[in-house]
Amino acid sequence: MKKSIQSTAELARHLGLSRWSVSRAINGQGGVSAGTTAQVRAAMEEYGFTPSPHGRALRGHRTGAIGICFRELDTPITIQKVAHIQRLLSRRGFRPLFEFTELDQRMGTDVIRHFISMRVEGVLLVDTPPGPEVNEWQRMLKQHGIPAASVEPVGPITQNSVHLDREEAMARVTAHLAALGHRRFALAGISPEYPLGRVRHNGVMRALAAAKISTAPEILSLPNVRPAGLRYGRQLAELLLARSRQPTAILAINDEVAAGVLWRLQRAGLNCPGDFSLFGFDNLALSEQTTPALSTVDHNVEVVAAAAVDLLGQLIELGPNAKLPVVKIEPHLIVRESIAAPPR
Amino acid sequence: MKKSIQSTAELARHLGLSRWSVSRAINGQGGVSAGTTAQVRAAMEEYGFTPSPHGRALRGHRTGAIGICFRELDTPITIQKVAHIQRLLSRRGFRPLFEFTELDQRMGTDVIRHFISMRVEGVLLVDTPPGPEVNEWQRMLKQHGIPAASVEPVGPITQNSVHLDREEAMARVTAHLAALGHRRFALAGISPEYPLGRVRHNGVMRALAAAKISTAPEILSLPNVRPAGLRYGRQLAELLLARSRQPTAILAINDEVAAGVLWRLQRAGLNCPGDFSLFGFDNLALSEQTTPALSTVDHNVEVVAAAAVDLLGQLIELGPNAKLPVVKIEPHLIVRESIAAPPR
DNA sequence: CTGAAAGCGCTTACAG
DNA sequence: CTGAAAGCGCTTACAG
Repeated sequence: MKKSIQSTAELARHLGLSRWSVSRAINGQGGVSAGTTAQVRAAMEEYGFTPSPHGRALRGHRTGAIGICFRELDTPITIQKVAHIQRLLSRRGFRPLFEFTELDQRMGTDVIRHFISMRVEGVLLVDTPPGPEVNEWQRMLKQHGIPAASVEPVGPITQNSVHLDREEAMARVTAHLAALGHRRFALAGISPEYPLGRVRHNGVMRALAAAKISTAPEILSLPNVRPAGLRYGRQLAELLLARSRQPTAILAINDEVAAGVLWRLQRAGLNCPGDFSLFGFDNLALSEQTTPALSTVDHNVEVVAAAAVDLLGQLIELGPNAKLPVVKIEPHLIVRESIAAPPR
Repeated sequence: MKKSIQSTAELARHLGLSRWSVSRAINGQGGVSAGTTAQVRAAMEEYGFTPSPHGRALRGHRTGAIGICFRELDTPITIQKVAHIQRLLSRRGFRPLFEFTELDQRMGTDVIRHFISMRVEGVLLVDTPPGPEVNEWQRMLKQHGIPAASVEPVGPITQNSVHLDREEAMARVTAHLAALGHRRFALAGISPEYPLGRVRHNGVMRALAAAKISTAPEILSLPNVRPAGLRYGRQLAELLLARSRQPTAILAINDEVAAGVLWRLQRAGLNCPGDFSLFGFDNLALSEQTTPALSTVDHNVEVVAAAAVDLLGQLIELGPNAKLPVVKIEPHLIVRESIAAPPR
């Protein structure tokens, strides 16, 4: 079995070089002959040797680590973000250091401290919470010279941030349906009381105004129930069935709720899209698998992730005091079978 | 603004102590007065100071890091595992270092190298791949004195491993239905051709033999299609509808496939559980939200995660050469509305 | 281009 | 109980 190599010193001894030449070859900073560099690189590959991140970090060299802080890993979209960010960072030679705060403010502060002590080169706050703790985190990071970017912040963040343009998404959905002739809209679970709901509601109102539709959309929601899941959709559909006059276009907070609405209304004998048109949100696998297939809004997660990694890259170059404008990502409408002109 | 403290030396200066006393107080190894220890602890809390992991690691002290290697983050179950493992490890004072291999063998080897260079104290291989690369990973880790445990390995692993007892789960499901009088079974997407499918198939066969049922279960599957999703379930249901004689009990590979089967058969006018009984697997949120609510098998993820963290803890104490027996976790049957006696 | 020193933050010996 | 040295693996100055 091949002897394993554990340090630059061992590698140098093995190659008959000085430790310093080896270090220079690894870091490619010049001051060493091309032949030596090639020899060192080859040996690293052969023995699977990577210089100790601890040694490098201590000496003040860049650690190559990026702290990624998530609130929760509870939606497929967040998970897709993780996957893309991981891939994009490693392509740039960074190592992601994932941590989860589980909505706990104190855990969040611990996570930031850990990032600082690990000397990460930058931090990505994904699904950044809306509360004031974020300001404290940013202050801590800035004090240590570590740049941070927000991805999909829930609260209002005015710089160094990337998010899907939800307002635009809803405006487009609404405009699409208005152009088909729809005049009576219902919002299933999209309530202006939640921060992200407000943004989406604004988009609907903007498009209705532009289409000169004065009938306000009907807002369906249940107090004190988390607006998620098939069952929630079914419950909202029941609210709708109790109405004397039905809306012809239903915009759901997400695909699962949309599927629940669909299921319940179909059971009541209504036809989609004959009697009503339906839009989901998120473009989950589920949306493609209902009958009729759901129209929905894709998050463009790949683009969001790329923009976030890009933004952080710029901040790392510019330093922790840089302030870059908010990046809004274009939503992508997916029109499937659940959409048609309203019934006459 | 309070001055921030960055090293044990600064902390010592600030408290008028020697750096060494501070280090001893932090590590609680004795050789320092209780008063000094308390004073140091209080100051750490006040300034939010944590000693540099890089410094500790370099000096040979334990790093407190545990490498967690995942294949993919594609199922809710895997994600629940991540969450529980993270919580349990931090409760023990460890820091999880998450990495994803994305089914790529070379990426996997890189991940293991990274763990080694980070001097993790142990490694958890979650959803361990079935291929030979795992042996290589284990060899690399052992060579560096790092213990590793497998969680839910897909291939056969005979030691230091924790997994749900899938065979037992299917045996219980089958026995439950047999006791209700069912004699004709169908397996939706559970095929003995896949490693985990074989294990589950064995469980069914064992229970059928015990119930003296000689009619072999009908295996529904589609070649070259990944057995997942509502649509797959609907397609399997169509195979079933084409049969002249229908089974009365359907066991699905997971809840999504079960929901697809349910949807399609209901559409064809069949009644669940009047005409057929249906079992899912995974206990996803979805299973509770169909009508009728699906019976299913819960993974006991919390217990799996606890057993895994426990096993790794033991291995860390015993050293990397220890061999502990495989831990099988009891499945938990969730019986809901989709189960009844077969039609007469 | 190459060699040797200094020092990052820490802990583990070893003296007192 | 406390002090001071040595050294983990590395890179960045500084000499040659």
